[in-house]
Amino acid sequence: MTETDLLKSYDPADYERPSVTVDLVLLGIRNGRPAALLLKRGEHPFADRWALPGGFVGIAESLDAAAERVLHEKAGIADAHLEQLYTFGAVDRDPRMRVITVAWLALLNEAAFAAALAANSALLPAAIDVPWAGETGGPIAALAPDGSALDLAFDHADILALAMLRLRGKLDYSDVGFALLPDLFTLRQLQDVHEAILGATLNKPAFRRRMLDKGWLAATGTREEGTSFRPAELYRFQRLL
Amino acid sequence: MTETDLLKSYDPADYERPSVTVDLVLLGIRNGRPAALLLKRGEHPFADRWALPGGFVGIAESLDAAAERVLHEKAGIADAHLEQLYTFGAVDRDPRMRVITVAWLALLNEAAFAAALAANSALLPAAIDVPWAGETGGPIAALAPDGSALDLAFDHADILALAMLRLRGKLDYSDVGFALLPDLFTLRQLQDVHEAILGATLNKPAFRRRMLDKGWLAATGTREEGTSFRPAELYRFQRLL
DNA sequence: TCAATAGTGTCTTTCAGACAATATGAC
DNA sequence: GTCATATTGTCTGAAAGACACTATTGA
Repeated sequence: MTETDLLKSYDPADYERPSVTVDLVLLGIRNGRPAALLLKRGEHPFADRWALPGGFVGIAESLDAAAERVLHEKAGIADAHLEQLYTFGAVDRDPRMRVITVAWLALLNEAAFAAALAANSALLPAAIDVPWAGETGGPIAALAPDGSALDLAFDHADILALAMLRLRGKLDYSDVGFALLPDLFTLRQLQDVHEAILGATLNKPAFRRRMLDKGWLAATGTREEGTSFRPAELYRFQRLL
Repeated sequence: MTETDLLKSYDPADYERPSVTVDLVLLGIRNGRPAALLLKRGEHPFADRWALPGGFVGIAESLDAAAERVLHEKAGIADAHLEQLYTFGAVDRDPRMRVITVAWLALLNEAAFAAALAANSALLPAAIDVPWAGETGGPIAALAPDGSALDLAFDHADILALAMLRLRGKLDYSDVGFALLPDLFTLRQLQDVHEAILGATLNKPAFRRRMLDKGWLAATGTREEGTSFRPAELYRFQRLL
């Protein structure tokens, strides 16, 4: 069979097409732990189960635009660090019909996380318990406010687990950590974010050295306020030239 | 608007659905350089331009299965290291209609690369020129046998560039490098693969130490044959317990 | 024996972890 | 001055780069 024949034999009009959605892991740090925003499903399938916010991709809408739209519609947030995670396409992941979903990681700082909760009261902030150390990978648990584990809809537990794995893996060599912080922050806050994501305590002098050596931090000369002890210097994230 | 209303308003039957394809970066090492297998398009759009082998995802076929099917149909290979890369969904990436493609990286060792070329004479082995150092990222060039740069169809140049970036990034901390080697190999061959992917020469003692310390290598006690000098020991890849 | 590459020893440098000393703002 | 934390200094150990040395095989 020649290549031309092959292409001809794949006339897309002959094919039934899957639906395509985007699902967002809206992640922030809350009480020193990673937390994700979930929505309760009202309908079959998985009625009354918690799920990642998502939506169908429009026929004239790029994947990025769909992710941004969902971010805005479900969380009322105009922009956040958005990063494509993985595409899930098991045939039976949705019992109604064939749905392929492109999963995204959205990183929210504390203010954005709170704003989302305020904008949509249906959102539940679920603490994420990551039982594995390092980058082993494996299942995670999403915890309700009362501490009980939530049984997520669809394959959303897998998506959440992958999000945590990806975030841990990228934290040290990329600048994603700053997406979880406000514009001005102290080195202690930066370290707290890293420790929450990694689920481990870090050595303070080494952390400072490493961060400062990366050239990502611009000292502002101003200091935090409202502490009853020596205030720390405020830094700003600056992308490398 | 409640969540129930939201879900109701997204009845998928109301939506026109995109086509979904998989595209494969069939990558191997050839003449000490990375090389990818391409197919010439026969039809509009991008007629006569070179493209990554791909195909539509069946309505009852998982994404993984579709990638494996394309690997088999286009390259005659039963199995290879297959890894999802990224999903490309720009609205106008295919001028005919809306097509979202899930890009995959398929790593072929020398024998599999040759077998693919033998199985499908339409395949062109294009050398990949990576002009950037380290993990900067950026555009790459696919070179025809005569050394001229190929102007790839669709956004396939972007896919290829992402594949090289991903491979470079994973090479040192994961075991992907072994997918490019035969079952038995010498440390020199392993280093050659790493150097080809990284586009840099590596320090021999340090490389050996690092690789042996990872615990991935099992010495076989046998040695390569046919050299006119001291033959090197053959190793086998063994996954960590 | 020679040629050519395999494989090793060791010095140096770099960088993270550990630990402790010093600095400083609020009170 | 005291408290509590910020910030810095320094020692130590692990690992990479550099370079040269020794080992081994075929011819």
